[in-house]
Amino acid sequence: MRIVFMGTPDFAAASLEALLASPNQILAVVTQPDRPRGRGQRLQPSPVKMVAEKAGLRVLQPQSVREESFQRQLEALVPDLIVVVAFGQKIPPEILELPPYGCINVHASLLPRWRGAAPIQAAIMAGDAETGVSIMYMDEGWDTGDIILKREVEIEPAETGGSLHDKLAKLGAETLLNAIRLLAEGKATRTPQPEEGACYAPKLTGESLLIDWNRKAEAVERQIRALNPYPGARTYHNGTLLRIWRGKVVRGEGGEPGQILSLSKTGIVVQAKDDALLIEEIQRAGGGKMPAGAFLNGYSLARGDFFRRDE
RNA sequence: CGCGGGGUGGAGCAGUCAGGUAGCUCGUCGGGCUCAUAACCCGAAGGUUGCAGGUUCAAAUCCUGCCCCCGCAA
Repeated sequence: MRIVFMGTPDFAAASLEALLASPNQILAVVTQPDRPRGRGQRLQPSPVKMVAEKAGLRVLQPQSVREESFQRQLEALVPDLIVVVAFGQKIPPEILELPPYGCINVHASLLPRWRGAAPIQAAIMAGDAETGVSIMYMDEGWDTGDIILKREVEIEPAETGGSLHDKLAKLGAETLLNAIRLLAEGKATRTPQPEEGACYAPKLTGESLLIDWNRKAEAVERQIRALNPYPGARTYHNGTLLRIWRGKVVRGEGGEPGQILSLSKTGIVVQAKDDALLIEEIQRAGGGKMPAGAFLNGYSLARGDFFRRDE
């Protein structure tokens, strides 16, 4: 198949690499423009762009895929199929209708559950027992297209956002290749998504990163795992931002939510709504991640202090 | 030049503003106490204070340049 690939972050790069190793022909790669990002606001290419350039592929970086000039470039490539993975822009109908085999998408959840921007973290936070990837035909909605293939994976007790991301990126890439094979053979099926069970995973922004100690300890623990290794669950102690990387639920001792119950080499025990959380790995602004015991050697934290949602 | 924090014995930090050869918590090693211990007591080892240069009688502390790490933001 003659394919145009559209995608931006690491998750998409995994699919691109798989396609490169397949018999398909990649006509061009479309990715978001280099943006100032990271510390220092230096211009950075997207992970997909780096893979594409290494492979010597043609890279297109339109400001918006709605631009007419871009759409003409696409037409000129005459793709059989467009593959979109975590691209970051909505695809207009003109493009959806352009390739004879359509536009297909890799999404990191079992649709219709967790449509939207952060399905991987949402599945962990919600305590789902399993999640997976879905390959679908794109339509004009947000992750609402007809499904071609789905594959499931179990969410393990110690699963983090990072470990699940990696698993799903790999599984997504494999499943994508299978779907393309089916399409090429004319054997691909098309199953509309049921509306029942549909839900959205919102972008991970400020509020959703803050720990609410009024929630149950197990919910807090899942939030911490989901947000590890990026962007990290946060809390405040006397105005200092702390990021919590690892913890586990322990029996509560009846303190107030957010109150420090005890401090030891093992960790910091914080009361949540019902049970408490033993924080095992923590980081403060300016410092690196470290075991709670090491953190306590140099940071002044006392039993009875509070972790709060705000500065 | 987006904003900001930081690099001090093995780990985490204080000391830098008002220059005078380095301190705390932990770890390590030795000894003691104890039925025992991750507990407690006593003692010890271990540092060219990120790198280079400058000012000074004297610099972790002041000045200049460089390297590295991190938080916000995107």
